[in-house]
Amino acid sequence: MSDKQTYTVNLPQTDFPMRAGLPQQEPKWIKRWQEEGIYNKMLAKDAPKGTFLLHCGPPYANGNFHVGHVLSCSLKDFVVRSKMMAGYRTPFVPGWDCHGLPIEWKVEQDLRKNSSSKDELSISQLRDLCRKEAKQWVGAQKEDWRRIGVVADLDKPYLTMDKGNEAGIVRALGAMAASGAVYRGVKSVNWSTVEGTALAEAEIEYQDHTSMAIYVTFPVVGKDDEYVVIWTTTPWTMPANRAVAYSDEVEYVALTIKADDSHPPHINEHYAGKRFWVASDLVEDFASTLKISEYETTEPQLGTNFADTKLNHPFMDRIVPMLAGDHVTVESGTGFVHIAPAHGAEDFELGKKAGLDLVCPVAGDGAYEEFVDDDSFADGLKLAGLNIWKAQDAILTHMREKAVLLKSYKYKHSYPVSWRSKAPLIFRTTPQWFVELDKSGIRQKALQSIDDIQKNGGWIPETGYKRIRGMIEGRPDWCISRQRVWGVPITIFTDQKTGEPLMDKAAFEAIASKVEKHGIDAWETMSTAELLEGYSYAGNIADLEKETDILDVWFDSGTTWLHVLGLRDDLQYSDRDSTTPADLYLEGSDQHRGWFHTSLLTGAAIIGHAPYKAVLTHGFVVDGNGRKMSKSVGNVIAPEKLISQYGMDIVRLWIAASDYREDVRVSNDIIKSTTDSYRRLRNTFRYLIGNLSDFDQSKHAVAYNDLPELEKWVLSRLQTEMVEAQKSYEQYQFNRVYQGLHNFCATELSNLYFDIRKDALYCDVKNSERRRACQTVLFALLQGLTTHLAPLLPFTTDEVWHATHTDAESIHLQPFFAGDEAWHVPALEEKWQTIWGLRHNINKAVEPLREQGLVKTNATTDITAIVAKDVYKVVADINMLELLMAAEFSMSEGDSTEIKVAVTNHGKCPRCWQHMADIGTDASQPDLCSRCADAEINNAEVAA
RNA sequence: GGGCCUGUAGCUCAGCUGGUUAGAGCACUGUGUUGAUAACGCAGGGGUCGUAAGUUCAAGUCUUACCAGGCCCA
Repeated sequence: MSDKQTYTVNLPQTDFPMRAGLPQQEPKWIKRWQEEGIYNKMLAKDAPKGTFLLHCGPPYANGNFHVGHVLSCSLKDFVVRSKMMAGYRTPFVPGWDCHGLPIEWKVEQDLRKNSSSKDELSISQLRDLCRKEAKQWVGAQKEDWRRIGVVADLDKPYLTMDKGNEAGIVRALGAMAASGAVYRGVKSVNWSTVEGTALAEAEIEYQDHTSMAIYVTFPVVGKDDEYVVIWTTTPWTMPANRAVAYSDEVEYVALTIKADDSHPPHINEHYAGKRFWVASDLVEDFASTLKISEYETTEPQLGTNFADTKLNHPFMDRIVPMLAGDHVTVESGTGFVHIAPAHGAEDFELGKKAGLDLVCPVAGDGAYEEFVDDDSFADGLKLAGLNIWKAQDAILTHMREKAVLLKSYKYKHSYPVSWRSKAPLIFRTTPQWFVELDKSGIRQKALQSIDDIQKNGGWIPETGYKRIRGMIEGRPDWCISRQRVWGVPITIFTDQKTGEPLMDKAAFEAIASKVEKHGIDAWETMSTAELLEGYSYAGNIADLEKETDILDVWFDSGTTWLHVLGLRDDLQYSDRDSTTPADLYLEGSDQHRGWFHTSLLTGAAIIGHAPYKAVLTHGFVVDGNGRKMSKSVGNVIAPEKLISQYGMDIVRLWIAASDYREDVRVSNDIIKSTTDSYRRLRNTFRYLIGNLSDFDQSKHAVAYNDLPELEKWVLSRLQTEMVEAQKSYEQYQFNRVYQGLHNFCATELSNLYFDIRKDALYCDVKNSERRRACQTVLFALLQGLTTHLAPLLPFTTDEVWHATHTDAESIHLQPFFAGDEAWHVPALEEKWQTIWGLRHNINKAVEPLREQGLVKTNATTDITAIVAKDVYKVVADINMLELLMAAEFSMSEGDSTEIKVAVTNHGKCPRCWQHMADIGTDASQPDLCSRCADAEINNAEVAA
């Protein structure tokens, strides 16, 4: 049997487990917070600094949670919790984006699987299915949010498909319309023939695609056997050709092909002896692609010479002009560009300027319109009703037969596809509703707002400023039309007599009040008169026709500042500056093009500036090698796996430790090392809790002035770290909070203070001043560390808090522990730097004896030091023996530092394990050193 | 292809307006403890700052090019 039990040492006592068991324990805390109503309690608290409103962007209600969501969500929680603890009221309402193509598409896919079709359903039936689909995902994602431990109004999130929000979206549209910015125009838009709708830029992806590239000859009007050659990768656009563009700055040559055996037969047969115009710089490329070697060229001439040239369409009954085009280059092709205004943005602009026919010969489903055949030669080429992709072969064959096709070949390039169906997109000019940006002043106001935010340092990180500014500067008008079902209708009536759209704000209000009651279906189910009830239309109401397009979903989310922040009663606070709806938007940096962007446009249009004061962005989660995660590469890390394996606090600590402004790496190794760091923090807490088991702050605390200098040093360091941590929270630099506090725990507390004070804590008389002084500091450390880590580690810190504050409110309702400004003494910290430096040098001097096996620790060493003057000055009054935990220590002043170490002759006190000179001083305790003898007697008296 | 951004020890991060031998923590190695024990102490090894040029008395810190990666756009 050992001697341990026979001494009255004060060993740490705690049930706080070393191993956290986070995956099992965390759900219990979540439940507890829910039951306690932490979120509402938080809102009810005094908020000396007023309200801080982080407006949560709505994730799309479709698909599973991924690590990116966890990153975003955790960062938001860091902000909310740290702002709350800093003294703000922090309402935080999450929301979901519910309308839109992805959900509608999913529903259609499901219908198809059940071999039914959307055509069999009414609009409202289809919407009901969409609603159900969205609701299901909202439910699932809500639970994911909860598991992360966010403090948020998860019981009442906002959904863009709630009637109130739908009405709010209608009102937002009304406000935009009233400002004159909404117009109906014809424009070339990215169109999906599969989904039958125009797509937003955000809905487009690029993929490798193999097209047919063709060289087509256009006969020059009035010249025999002279042709202009174009190159295109979209043969199906040939029927829409209305012009050929050249560049004023490019030089062209006419190339005459000679018959030659080395040439492909069709060249010799159909094209030899004819003259073909191509750009000088592209002649070689042209010849080699056509596999012709024998040809001659004329002197080059500038494109300007083609100004008045007219061409015959290669196979349609149509004469087309040649036009100068700025976008014509000699990078590829022939230096001439085939212009189909119906199928290209630049073509459209050029065609519009030249007064060409802009009508689109392709219907929404990708079939050629009836009128296409009007212009056809009817040489057997019938296109009407044919799908453009399927018609390509027929067009190629036709051109080959007419000898206007020099060459066709497969061409692989990057091509836009729909993000949902992955089907290739086409450009199509069609009537759409737009938000006009320039005459309306929206762009200018948005740019002004961007600059104003920049002046206040509101773009975090600062690079966001350049990024969004460039985007707003360069973007075209906003196409808000979608030819779909699942979304808020564009509630605009057009008077059939006058052709005038009804843009009166009061009309929108009348409609919105119906939508508020009945939802968006009201637009279809109610009559015009019913919808406009309460509004008096100046014209004849019978002439009004309903728009059938719906709004781009980005309009829904881009106006949440209005229909969420503006309309929810529980988000109205008188202590906020009401001119700007939100203090902060926080999302991934991709949202510069998305939510930040559209919110800015609607804000500029409706209130004249951005709806946020600051925008915080984070990078993307990539794998351990910095590569993006993708299913095909197989490097995707599922959050639920991390959470169930390591626990959410580990995941949160990983995020806290990362510099989220850049891409954030994650891998098993990274999470494992996070676990190690977590352990250091957890054991620091465990040490604190264990050694405070007999400490009652109200009874035992020692006044600051009575504390030993070592304790004062720790308090100063703590104060410094707390101030730093709060500063870092203010700047949203969570990794600095983590680094600072973790470092503090590891180096100054664990390595130094805890190790040194173990002796006093365990072996001093229980109620001795030195021991109570230490506990006073430990208690301050506990308060400081838990509160300052609470935003990052809500589960662990609450566990600690409950282990030590049985009757107090949750830590999540506490302010940051303030400590005392007077604790912060820079001179003291500087002084102790020197002391610790000397200690380190002495330890190094002990090392050779340890290597020789003469001593194991400092406990068996007698140390004699000659200390250099400047250092001696500082350490003269310090009890170095205590700090070194050695047997004997003496020092004297010298010119340079010199340390001598000897093995001590003192015996070992079996109670405190120190080697002491005064063992047996107390005759009643012959084995013990005098301190321990005293402690044994005193502790026994107290116990009795 | 264009715009914005990133690249410091095995990992996560510091390195202010360019200025002595580039700093932490974790991990690692050696070692000690067994009264923080699947914890803790002590000591130590390890980067020339993505690569290459350039500006400068002086560059991780400025310029250019290239390489790798990310976001956005075409």
